[in-house]
Amino acid sequence: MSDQAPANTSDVGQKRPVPVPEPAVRRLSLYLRQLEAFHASGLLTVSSKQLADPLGFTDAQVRKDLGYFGQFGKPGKGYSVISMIATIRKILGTDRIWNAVLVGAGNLGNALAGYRGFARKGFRIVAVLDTDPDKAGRSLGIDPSLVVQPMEQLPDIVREKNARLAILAVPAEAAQQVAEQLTRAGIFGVLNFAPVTLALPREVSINDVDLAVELEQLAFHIGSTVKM
Amino acid sequence: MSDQAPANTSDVGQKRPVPVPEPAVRRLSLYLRQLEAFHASGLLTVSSKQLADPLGFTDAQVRKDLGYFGQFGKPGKGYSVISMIATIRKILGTDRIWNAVLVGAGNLGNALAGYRGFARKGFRIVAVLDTDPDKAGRSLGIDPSLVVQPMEQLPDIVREKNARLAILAVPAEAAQQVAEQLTRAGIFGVLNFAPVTLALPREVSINDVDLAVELEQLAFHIGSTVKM
DNA sequence: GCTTGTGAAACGTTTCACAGCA
DNA sequence: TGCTGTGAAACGTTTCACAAGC
Repeated sequence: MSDQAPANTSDVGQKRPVPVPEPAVRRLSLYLRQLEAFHASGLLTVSSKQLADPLGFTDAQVRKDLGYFGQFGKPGKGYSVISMIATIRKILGTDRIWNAVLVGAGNLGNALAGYRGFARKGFRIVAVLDTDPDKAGRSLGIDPSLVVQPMEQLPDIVREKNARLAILAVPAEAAQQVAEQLTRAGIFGVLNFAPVTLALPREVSINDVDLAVELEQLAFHIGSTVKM
Repeated sequence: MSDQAPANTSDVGQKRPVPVPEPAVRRLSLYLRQLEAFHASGLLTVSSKQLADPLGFTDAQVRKDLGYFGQFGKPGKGYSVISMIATIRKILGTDRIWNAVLVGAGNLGNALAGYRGFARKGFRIVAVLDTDPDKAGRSLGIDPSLVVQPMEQLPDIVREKNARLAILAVPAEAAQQVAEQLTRAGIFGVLNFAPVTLALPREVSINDVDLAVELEQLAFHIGSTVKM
């Protein structure tokens, strides 16, 4: 911040690490998903076009995106499905298990605790907590080993289970307060389902999923497409 | 498509309706959410800065975004909270009730059927269906008036209830097939929770929510922020 | 011949900065 | 004085197009 040198010339002569566009990182997840489907169906090699088409992207986009991270393809051939999967997992950091705590044992929290899609991608929900002490002790639908715990346990759980991620499924009113507890407990990424914008230190990544907003966006696009 | 005239000169002399950026439409939903919170706390008027700050945007961004849809503020004063709420609802099309069908009565489907955030924004889930005929007849958690129905009922339900939206919470393998049924039944917007990219006619709007992808994105951002 | 990797051009979005109005 | 509305500049992202490699 107190740096005198112009940011873009400070590494002249170095590898020129072009900043990766955020949308490219998001698409990486989709490339991975598609590659896993290709792998399941026995395909060994794909071209950028084969990867792009089912996702609704262009081949150039795929090549550009991959280009931000290295050179993985063979001209005339394409990309190896298995090694591309391994590479993207490494880039995303999902070549290992991530432990997450879930806060909010309501309607949505219960569903998320049992969502198999998380486990399939290497995310493990290691504890479920709730701000309501009365809910403590209840066991959850799918995994009977998970029992709702009171918030006081949070710091211990995060430390013992080495959790870096949290899933926040509490009512809007409680979200900011709980998010701060998570931050103090050592959580570095929050997947937030509460319809509020969280204010947390910059080192904590936040990903908001507001289900009502998603429907609202559909309403807008239908409204200006179809006459009613 | 067979139009001869250049698209950008076809309305010379008209109002110059500058195309609205997609990100601006998305932010509109967040402005609305924030304005509703301001309204609940009794605030009557806000400046673009007051609206921007809690959302992490800039005041200029707010003014630009609103500018795409008209002129709503008073210089020196700001924007009227109530009339801004009404205006944005009208723009998004949520100044009326939207009926939606939900397909998939599993873990996630059950939670979504009972999610109160939808109703609060004027979205009503009028039916729950499942591809598994054995599930038909079961009643759902929260609202006992909702009973799982077999897929054969879909066309009748959509017509009778005037549903334009669908929430898709079926396994990946079934998603494309079900999405096509929805399209044939007259659905124009799909909120898709299945981890696949749907291929549907252009007139159908699709909004994808892949929960595992959201965690993956957090993993990436933590990986390149915090050393492990 | 087919496909990658990548500069350069085109396009889209955000930020700046200020005239004009209450 | 305080704030909006908006062109113009800056910035970021996608598309184009083609040389190089298998």
